[in-house]
Amino acid sequence: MTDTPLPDVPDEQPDPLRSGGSDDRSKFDEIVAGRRAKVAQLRESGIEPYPVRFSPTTTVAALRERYPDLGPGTETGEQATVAGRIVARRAMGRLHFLVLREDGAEVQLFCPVKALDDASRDLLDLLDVGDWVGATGEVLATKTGELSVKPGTLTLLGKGLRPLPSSWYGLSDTEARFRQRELDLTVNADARRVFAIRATVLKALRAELDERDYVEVETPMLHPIPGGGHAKPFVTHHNTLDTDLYLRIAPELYLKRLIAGGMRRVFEINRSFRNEGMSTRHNPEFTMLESYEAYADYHDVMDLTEALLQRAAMDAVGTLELTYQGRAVSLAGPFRRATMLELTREATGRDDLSYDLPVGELRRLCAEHDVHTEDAWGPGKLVLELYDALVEHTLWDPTFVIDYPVEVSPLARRHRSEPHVTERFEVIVTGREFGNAFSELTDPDDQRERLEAQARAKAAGDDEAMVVDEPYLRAMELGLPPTGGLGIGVDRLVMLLADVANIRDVILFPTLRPEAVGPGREAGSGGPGREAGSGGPGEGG
RNA sequence: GGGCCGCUAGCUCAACUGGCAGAGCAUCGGACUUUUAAUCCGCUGGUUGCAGGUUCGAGUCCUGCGCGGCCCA
Repeated sequence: MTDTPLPDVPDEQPDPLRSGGSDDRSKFDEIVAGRRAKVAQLRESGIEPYPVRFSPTTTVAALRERYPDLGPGTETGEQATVAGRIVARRAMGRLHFLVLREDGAEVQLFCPVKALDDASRDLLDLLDVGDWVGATGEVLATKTGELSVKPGTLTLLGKGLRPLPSSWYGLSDTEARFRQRELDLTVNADARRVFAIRATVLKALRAELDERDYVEVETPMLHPIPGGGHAKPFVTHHNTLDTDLYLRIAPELYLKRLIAGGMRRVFEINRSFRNEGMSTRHNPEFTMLESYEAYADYHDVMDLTEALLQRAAMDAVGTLELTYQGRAVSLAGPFRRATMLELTREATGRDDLSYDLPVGELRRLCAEHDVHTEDAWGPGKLVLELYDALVEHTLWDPTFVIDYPVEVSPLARRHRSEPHVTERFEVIVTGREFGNAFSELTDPDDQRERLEAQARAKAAGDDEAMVVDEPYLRAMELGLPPTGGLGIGVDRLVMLLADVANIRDVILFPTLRPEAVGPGREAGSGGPGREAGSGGPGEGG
């Protein structure tokens, strides 16, 4: 019964997941084969390695909360059923200690073999680090004061076939952490910290907007016409409609159509996509919050932005006094407000800098600062480029940079008193753009002209420029109230609050080049014929 | 796209000027009834990212490629 001999381990075929040679096994293959053999043995003993359901009476975290302070040697006399993954195992003869981890919390199983029922005893011999188990027994503290469950029954909840990375050293290989986030989450405590902050940030943003009577909406991610931002889209194809669609670069135009439709305050938090370079600050898919509010202007939106950033910080990390990459940054308001022109004047030392300067002179100024220019660019674009190159990265503490040139802001309303600029702002923190917002353009004829200018720019080679979106213009012609709109990059906000430098650390599964998987050798130049089989049409029978 | 750096056992890392590819942990076997990275004894485990080249000899030098990181555009 309990000791079925271990004889013929069913000879395993080489692990199909690895490029195993036929004869010699790597250590990894050996471990997996051993685990598979255990699966077979478990089944022989009538233990299902992948059962359908389990009913813990508590989470590990809740158990720890309930017994924060059991003195050494305390026996509570109370029963609990817990579940989790085995992350460590220490066996002292007939006494085993298993460490169970569930959702970041850990509890020890204090496991004298003689306390277990027969089936559990069989199971204990076949358990490995990495397996999921449930345990039912008394809650106690060991002699050393470690909170433990002393199981009478162990239940296998899911047998692991692959070895876990060392729990002591963790998993530090960055590529493995991104590609196999499940491993990162299993062994690296910091990974959960970051994603817990992310979840709290999302919740806080929603709560703050909800309290302000914003309605959460979902607009299309498949767009017939890409718009709402200056970016290159991903293109995809719908088979039934036989038409190309674009993954959205921003939800903006649809959200404004909702304002035209009479929804007073709306917001959306979801993914947008930009088919551009990747970096520590850019992932091709990223999460954006956009909100629109009727009757509001960009001053109102600045207030909202400040409130949202502060709420996210308070809820997620409990303070407005942050440290980012070793440097203090305070979200305590009010944030500085300065025009783009003023800031660029400061940076260039040119008090006479204005949009009225001759283009040639602005171009010379750009050249002085090694700022690339193109012939088609007007004064607004040239000043923006100067600002981008000289100012933005220097704004460490939160700053509202306001009043962007008309020519680079096709969706923003013209400034109520300054002819060259729009009522637009970006909020910059730690030298990076966190948000972009404006008093929305509501005049349909002005909007049509601006989009036509964009379309001309696109025809002239700016492939990030927008195109004329007739359904959007039709909605504007229905009539829009004054509207304040906002977009906030949620990933960057999480980076700030979690104090991480790489956007891939705040996205569970960041975009990476696809893994080359497959058996056999590389298809390098030296290996002719090896890889030809899959594609060669002439090879049949 | 460019520059720099990295890729060695399942994990974390060594390997001098080119000279037998190693350690710790994990795995596997054994001892052990209050451990905490348990301890002790023993055994395993390698296409050094891939393909070429130079050399008597390459983890190390050269070329190309792949993947990743950092910086820059």
